[in-house]
Amino acid sequence: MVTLAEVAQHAGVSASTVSYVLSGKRSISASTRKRVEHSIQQLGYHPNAGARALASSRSNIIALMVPLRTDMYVPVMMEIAMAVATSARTHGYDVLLLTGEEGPAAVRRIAGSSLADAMILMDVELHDERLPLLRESGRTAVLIGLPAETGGLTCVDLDFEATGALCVEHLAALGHREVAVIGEAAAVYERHTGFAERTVDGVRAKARETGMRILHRPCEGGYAATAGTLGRVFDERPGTTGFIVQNEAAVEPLLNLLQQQGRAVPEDVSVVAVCPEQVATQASVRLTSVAIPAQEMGRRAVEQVVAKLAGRGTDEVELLEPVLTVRASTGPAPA
Amino acid sequence: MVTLAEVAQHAGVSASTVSYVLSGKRSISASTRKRVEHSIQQLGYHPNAGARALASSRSNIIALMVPLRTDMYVPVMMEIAMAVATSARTHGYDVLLLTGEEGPAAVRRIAGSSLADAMILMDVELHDERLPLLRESGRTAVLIGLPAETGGLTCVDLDFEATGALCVEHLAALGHREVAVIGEAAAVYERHTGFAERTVDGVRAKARETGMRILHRPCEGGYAATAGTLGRVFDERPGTTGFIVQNEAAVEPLLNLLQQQGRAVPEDVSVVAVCPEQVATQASVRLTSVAIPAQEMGRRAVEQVVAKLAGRGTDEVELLEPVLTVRASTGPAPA
DNA sequence: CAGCAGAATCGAAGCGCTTCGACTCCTCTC
DNA sequence: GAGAGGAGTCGAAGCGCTTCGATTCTGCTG
Repeated sequence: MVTLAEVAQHAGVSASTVSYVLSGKRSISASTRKRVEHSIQQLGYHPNAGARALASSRSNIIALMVPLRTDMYVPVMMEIAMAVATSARTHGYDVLLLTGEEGPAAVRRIAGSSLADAMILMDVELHDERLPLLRESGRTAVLIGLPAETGGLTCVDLDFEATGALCVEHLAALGHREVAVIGEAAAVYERHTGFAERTVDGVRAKARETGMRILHRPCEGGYAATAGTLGRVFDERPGTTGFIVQNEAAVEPLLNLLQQQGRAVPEDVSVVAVCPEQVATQASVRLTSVAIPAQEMGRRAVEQVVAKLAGRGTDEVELLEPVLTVRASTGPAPA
Repeated sequence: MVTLAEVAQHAGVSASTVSYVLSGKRSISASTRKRVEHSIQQLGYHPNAGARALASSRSNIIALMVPLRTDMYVPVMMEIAMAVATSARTHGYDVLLLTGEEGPAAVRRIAGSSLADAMILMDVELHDERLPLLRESGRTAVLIGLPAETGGLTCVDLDFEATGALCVEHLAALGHREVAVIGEAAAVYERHTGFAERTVDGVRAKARETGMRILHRPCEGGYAATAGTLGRVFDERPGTTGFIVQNEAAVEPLLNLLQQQGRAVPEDVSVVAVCPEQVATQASVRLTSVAIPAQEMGRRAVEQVVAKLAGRGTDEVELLEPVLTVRASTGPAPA
């Protein structure tokens, strides 16, 4: 491996000069810069990451903690993760992938070893065990999701309360009075994952306002589970004419089942989904939906991290405004 | 941050002793070990990753290059990535997530900076641009997937040729003579991604052997695209009674469409999928399928990497044996 | 009982980089 | 024409760890 010293020798300057050319932290004459850059090119020099980290106490790595539960809302998670990785690169950072498996201890390990300059946490629970450790560690961090107590934390998330409200508003405007919410898997609520609960809160609040009856049921997703949930919904509320679906894995099964039962979408039943655009447009019925802006969430999280690391800190909660796109799955309530 | 030196002082030993306690590379008396470990506990010491990397020229990081194309066979990619991250941890490694975006340059950057001890490449094309750089860099690497030229490379993959053959065998045994392969998106073939082509090769070879007629069509996935593909298949081969589906995103749409057309599965038409177990079991019809063992692939890749880093190298191609599970989507060909 | 092997520990030399003075020229300014 | 000040460069001191002798103490062997 080529070292900085070799580059310096090749260019006929001192090591520190090469370092300053690389970092731009001091002024360097054009001629020297050119010479050094040329040597770097020619020798194929790459700064050694470890040495750099040691000397500067900056690793240029952002740790990303994604939930282990690979079976849950996977596409969204993946999209966020990829967006984080991609945006991070544009800011000169690499991303370390941590699965939830290691649990809260990962926070301690990463912070303690200075492996990463900052952390981005996904799948945040309302009372997340990682948060106390995070605060204590004093490391820069950004959450994708919203815990119960956000004091001193930077958070990025879709405004799920507004999302819920938006869905209700849309259905209410179309005249629907009885609406069922097909929620995430029960485990998601048990873990008190913020977004799921907040969506329902938003739905409930707006429903009260508009005089709509809401039936909320968790659903595991998949065909069989969705069939069960749907059956129970119609048993309990035969007059249901609208559905708000939060679990992506229940979207297609639901459409399929409704069709089989002879309930036409949107003539007999309207469906609004909360899901990525791709899911909405590729479903068997083009779905009216509120998009989950996974890419944007990942990007914003990285931007916040970078800003904080640069000292331009903002301990803020940034809620992205939900956008509802009307497609072919919603229509006026049947008379 | 607590340093090794502080631990040493606290325990009343020299720094090197602490280091040896940590690494176990020299014998340490039980009493000293205990004392040092106690100090580590008490001070909450974590070795500094950068310093360690610098001194040992080992970062304990494995770089994972995943394709940028987030819209393709996402669940599988995600599952592999998570399995890699998880297994890596059990061997004491962390995982750096690289998106394809940076392209082949990423290989050079990572190798040059010694950021990672090894790389795992996913989504390998037959003539992958990254491979020459990889060979040149001399870094330890394992591919998940199979390029055209595997000399000197360690590869892990499902045996997709055998997979294709297995599907054909199953359908042939049930008496099907005209079978359509619903393939991956056209772009996948254009990029000459090995697994897609090899599956078709396997299908073709076994079909010749069993006297079966094969029609292979790429398919973008999603409802609309699948509908188009399916229409064209039946136009061209109205006698088609079997389907082999490789594109996960076409599975559910296909079942849905067949049902709408009044073709019962498996009475009129049989469907075999190549997909993760979860997709197969959660579909509207429980699918006969060859599982894509994503977890296992990720795990094996890590194990290979670890073995190579430990000097127990194997420049081998490891093909996982496909397993076909019969479920409810295949039956005897209609008379 | 001299001598030697092995166990346990220490000291010091880096690993390759960043960064902080310090130094040398210039170019202005009054 | 002397002093101020800035631009450009260098040297050296670490950053926190690993690792390679060297050293000290046993406990044996012949």
